[in-house]
Amino acid sequence: MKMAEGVEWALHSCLNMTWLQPGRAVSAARLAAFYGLPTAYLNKQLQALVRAGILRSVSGPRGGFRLARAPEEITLLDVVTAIEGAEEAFRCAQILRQGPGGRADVDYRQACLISQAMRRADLAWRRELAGQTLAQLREAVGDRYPDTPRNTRERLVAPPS
Amino acid sequence: MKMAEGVEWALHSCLNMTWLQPGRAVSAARLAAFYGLPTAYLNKQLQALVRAGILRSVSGPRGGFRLARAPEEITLLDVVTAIEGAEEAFRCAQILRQGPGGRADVDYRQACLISQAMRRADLAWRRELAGQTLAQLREAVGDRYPDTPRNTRERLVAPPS
DNA sequence: GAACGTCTACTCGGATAACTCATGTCCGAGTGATTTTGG
DNA sequence: CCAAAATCACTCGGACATGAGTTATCCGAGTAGACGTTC
Repeated sequence: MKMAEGVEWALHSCLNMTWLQPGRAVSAARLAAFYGLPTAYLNKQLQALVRAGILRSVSGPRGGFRLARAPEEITLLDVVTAIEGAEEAFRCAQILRQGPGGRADVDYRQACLISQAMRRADLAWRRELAGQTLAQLREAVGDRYPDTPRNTRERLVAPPS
Repeated sequence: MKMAEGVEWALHSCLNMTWLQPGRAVSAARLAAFYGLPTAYLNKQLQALVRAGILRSVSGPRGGFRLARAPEEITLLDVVTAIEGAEEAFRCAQILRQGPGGRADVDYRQACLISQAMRRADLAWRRELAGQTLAQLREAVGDRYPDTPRNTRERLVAPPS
């Protein structure tokens, strides 16, 4: 049960975009150069964020990606779900149906107590992620690392070399 | 981020074993026949549970697997960890180290606020799973489905054929 | 000088390989019960 | 009849194929800006 590596990239990239002036787009190439990531593959992850409605893409010169809505309205769960998919980690295969007394007309994803327990854990995980917004993260980072916002903005607008 | 299918098998198998008289061993073949699972592969999962100290294996005729300790002392987290491994789903690759101002002497798994948030969610998930023991599950199932304990015991001891 | 048409360069977007890890299977080592044989 | 030893069948245990999903890459479609040309 390992999470895709693209989740980390997506989270950091989205957080970095919160420091840009609204409406300003950043190309996938610059976002990738920020952490030395493979450009094409990061682009793929950003496309997933576009499909999820978190980012908005702009074609042509001066184009790129920008946040589709305010950082206050984007939770960590939104980003994780966009990359990993909405289905929960534990998928009940309803093996009780094959056991003694198993019935075909029963939904064991609801009836099975093991399935219920696993879903409770999954909900706790989701609740924790849904309670954190990009805006809260941006503020926390700004407090602890005051130089980060400016450095990030400069490097995203005009990368070195 | 999908969980291994063996987790479901392991959970149900361990729960079924709680209804056997203590010290009684069940072969992997009978546990597999219970839900129509592939015997060899279930055996592989049970071996992982043995390595984790949850089960104890007995060789030879009348051998098999049995719980290594009381159901009150086995949590769902124990079983899940035994199959999936102890490392958390989100593994911080410390990409901040490659960014501007990144330092090699900083552990970004601790310093990165994104990493912290993901770890909080992971801990919430683990806490939920650690709060459920096999004994609690066994009691809940016995209350809701009174026939299950007897049916399970009979079928594990003498499967139809 | 201004407006229009063309052209270019830059961007995303999806289709296409390579590789890792989970899935699935097999046969050998070990062991305890059973049977057989001798006293 | 009893005991001891050899046999045997059953079990786990790890080593070996297979397949799906993630990782990684590439090139084409589309677009906005820039340039040159013309009125």
